[in-house]
Amino acid sequence: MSQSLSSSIEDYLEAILALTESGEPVRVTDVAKKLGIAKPSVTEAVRTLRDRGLVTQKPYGRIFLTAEGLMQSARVRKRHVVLRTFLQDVLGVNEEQAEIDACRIEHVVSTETMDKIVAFLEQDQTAGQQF
Amino acid sequence: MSQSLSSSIEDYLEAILALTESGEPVRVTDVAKKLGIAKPSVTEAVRTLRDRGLVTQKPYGRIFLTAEGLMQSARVRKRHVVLRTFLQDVLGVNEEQAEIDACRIEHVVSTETMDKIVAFLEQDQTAGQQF
DNA sequence: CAAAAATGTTAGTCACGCCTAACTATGATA
DNA sequence: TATCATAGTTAGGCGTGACTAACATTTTTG
Repeated sequence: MSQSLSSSIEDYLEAILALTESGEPVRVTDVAKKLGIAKPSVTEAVRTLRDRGLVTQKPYGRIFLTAEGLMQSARVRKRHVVLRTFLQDVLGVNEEQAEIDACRIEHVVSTETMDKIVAFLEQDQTAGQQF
Repeated sequence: MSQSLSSSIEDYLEAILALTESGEPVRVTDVAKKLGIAKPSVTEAVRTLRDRGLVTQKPYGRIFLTAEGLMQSARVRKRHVVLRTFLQDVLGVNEEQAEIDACRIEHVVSTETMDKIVAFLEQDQTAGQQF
């Protein structure tokens, strides 16, 4: 179950999570704006997410994360945050570029490497946060 | 000029560089074997590489890197090696996984972050090599 | 509450990157 | 040198993920 997600599907999930947390209902248009893509692309992606049980959406309705979708999107975001923190605080990459690189690396890096990065951050005082 | 290369094109370049260095003439079949894909996919990719001036190949002939292709493939491989070294020696990721992750990250990471990684390695005694 | 604006979907297209099947060319060898 | 194995290409197909144009549905508002 829960076969691995493509990069773009992970991006949709992450965007939907962020929008969900703003408290507002999540619309196709919002997702499209956030990701900088056209609305029909979102409609299509939402169908995929629905098929995988990650979101619910009635025709013309709002988008909601399922329990599974919430888990997955949180997982993706954790990777993102860990990577960005590592790039910024350990390597000294500037904020903007760290954000961009984290966005890309999060989709391809292994769980093992992520764990090692977390371990590195935990025993490193330059990084304030704990994971 | 030299617009950015897709992940798969970078993989082909890297494979062709490695085969070139073995001294043997580089054939479509060799590239296909090395990358674990079908021959027609290589034929097609080689056409793209030709169109971009990165390799030369006469019909049914061997594949040669141009000067530009040599530069580009060396650039890609340097990223790969730096990343693998970093993952292994700094983060302690095991050899096999470091190789896999380096393969993937090399295609998406920014020049700035690469530079920071090189800088990190240079002032770190656990990593023996210099870049 | 009817018209207009905003939102969402469908239909059709395209580029990429892979595949298999079938064909063509090359080169080794009997 | 004729044959046969090997190598390379062409043709056609498929999935992903984007796009635009056109249409359908809500929602807002005059």
